[in-house]
Amino acid sequence: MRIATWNVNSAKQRAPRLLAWLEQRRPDVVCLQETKLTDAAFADLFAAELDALGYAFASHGQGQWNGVALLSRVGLDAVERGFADQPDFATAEARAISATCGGVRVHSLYVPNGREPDSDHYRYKLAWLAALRDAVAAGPADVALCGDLNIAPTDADVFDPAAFVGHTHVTPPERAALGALLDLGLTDVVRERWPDERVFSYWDYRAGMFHKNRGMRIDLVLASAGVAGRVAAAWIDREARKGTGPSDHAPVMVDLDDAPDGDLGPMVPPPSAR
DNA sequence: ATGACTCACATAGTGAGA
Repeated sequence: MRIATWNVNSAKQRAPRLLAWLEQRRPDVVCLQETKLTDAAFADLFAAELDALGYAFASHGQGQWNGVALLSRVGLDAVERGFADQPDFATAEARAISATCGGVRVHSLYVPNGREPDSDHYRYKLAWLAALRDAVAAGPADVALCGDLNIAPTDADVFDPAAFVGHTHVTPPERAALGALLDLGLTDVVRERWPDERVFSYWDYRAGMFHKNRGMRIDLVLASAGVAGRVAAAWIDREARKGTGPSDHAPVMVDLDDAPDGDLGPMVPPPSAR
């Protein structure tokens, strides 16, 4: 089963590239963020094309900002928009949707940006992450948290750590909030697969940042043990950031081996597959 | 270089992104 997560920065603007990418990469489950479309507009734009490609879908959007969606060819059951006690910022924001796909509880998440440390929006980001942690703790054991977490887990996940001091995405409280999620028993599967590589998922549109590979790794897949143990491949699809009209984020791709028979117990892939 | 880009929206400048 191939799971992908992609902040598309407007599903409407990205529609041609998104549909071509679905045909090219053939993911079984897709988590989208920053769709910037209402649910009605998302369906108008994609229902026929996604049906032709074999995907069921569910979206949670609000229009101008935010918006998340799930596409699946392996089942899309018990869809939940938002999560228990999800904080609001002035009004409710469309930043989370989850469903059970192929036996895994898959979450498509667009974590608040935070804007400036110690701002109202920053405190909202931390409260949002804490509530997410509690909701995931109360949910199914086999889970994959996928999306734009808007946190660089370590200094190795930004192109120039010194340039980020005092800015959001790298502050200790944000990293502690991510740590509280990982403490649920989750694994950052791309970093586990590439422990020492310079691997980014976001590059600013300006100043040739992608060309210079001056990016950040803020789009993550956090998998519970039963899911992480099935990871056959994990990578970032840099090709999708190239060319004309890209998102500023690249998709994160994770391939899972088939779920083992329950009698076999947890499956641990050989080192060569990790 | 105090910049640079892209998106949505009361389609012209703003707010937001990270």
